[in-house]
Amino acid sequence: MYGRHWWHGHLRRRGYRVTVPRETIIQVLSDADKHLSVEEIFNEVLKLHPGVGLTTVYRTVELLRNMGFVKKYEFGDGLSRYELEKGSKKPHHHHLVCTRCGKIIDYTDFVDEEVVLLRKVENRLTKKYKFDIKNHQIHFYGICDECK
Amino acid sequence: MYGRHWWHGHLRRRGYRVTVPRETIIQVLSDADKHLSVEEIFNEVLKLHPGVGLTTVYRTVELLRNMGFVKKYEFGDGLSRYELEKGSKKPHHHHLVCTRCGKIIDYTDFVDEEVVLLRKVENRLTKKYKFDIKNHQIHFYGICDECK
DNA sequence: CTCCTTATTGACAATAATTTTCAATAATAA
DNA sequence: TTATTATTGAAAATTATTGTCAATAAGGAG
Ligand SMILES: [Zn+2]
Ligand SMILES: [Zn+2]
Ligand SMILES: [Zn+2]
Ligand SMILES: [Zn+2]
Repeated sequence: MYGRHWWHGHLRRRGYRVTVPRETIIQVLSDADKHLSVEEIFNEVLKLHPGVGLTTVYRTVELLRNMGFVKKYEFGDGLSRYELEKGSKKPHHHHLVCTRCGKIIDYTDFVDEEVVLLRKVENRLTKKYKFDIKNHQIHFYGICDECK
Repeated sequence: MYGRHWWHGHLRRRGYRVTVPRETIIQVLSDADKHLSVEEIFNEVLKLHPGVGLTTVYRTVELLRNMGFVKKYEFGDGLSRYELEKGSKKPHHHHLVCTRCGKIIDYTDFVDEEVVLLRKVENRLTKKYKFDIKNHQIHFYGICDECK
């Protein structure tokens, strides 16, 4: 097994083995700076290590999700997308989805009040519905510049 | 064709025919006060008009979506859910999704600032990304009371 | 390093949701 | 009533995802 990355310990600590497919998949997610579909991850992985199976990508991505490292998104086109959350350079963001061409824009430049309010809302919901809120997703749907 | 409902004119105006399956499907969506999966819509429709096909439900729901009457949601369990937007008694709302049992809570009791801010954010995004924002979805994920 | 145990893998089959196809049907205009 | 053609239902086709299982390889013990 090659170099020790931050995820190495995380896997081992939970009794999971560090394998080539897993390392590669995390690598790919790590390099990408946006949500990838399983197919896209698979293609990137193949460039680095031909022979890794598609099934393994599904499995690994789900594993990482359970570990809380990866976030799963569904934007309405029938494909699930995955994005590294932990250890990612990319900070938390929200999405703009073009309903015509499917383009997705991430935006992170929140208005200050945005972040403050969101926290406030979360607290209120937590109390009111006794719901243990872990995270949120905010999508704005519309028509992008080119599609107009 | 039975009674004239609000949607009758909308369909006709766009050159669509008013049919029993369509009337029934809209009826079902209209009576429901929450997002339904295609399967759920289908079952309700069968109670009113046995013989309507599942395919037609898929088609109609998509038609209504294109007409802007129905909103499509994906909460991450692989099923699409549909909810009447136009002509619905149910106002705009956001969602709380339990990642353990799948339960979904709608909440409409927004904090005042919530609505104001959201509008502000939308305006800013519209300008900045030249994106024509039509609507948004906000989901909070976590663990519900029973699942804790 | 070598051997052993067993988690992990890849190929393939199996599901499940959604879409497509197409001949039969039924809504509307004439 | 008749003609036109959008719409429908049934069945096949597609697509994303999950399950199965024998072969492989990671990591602990010696
Ligand atoms: Zn956020
Ligand atoms: Zn676009
Ligand atoms: Zn809202
Ligand atoms: Zn729950």
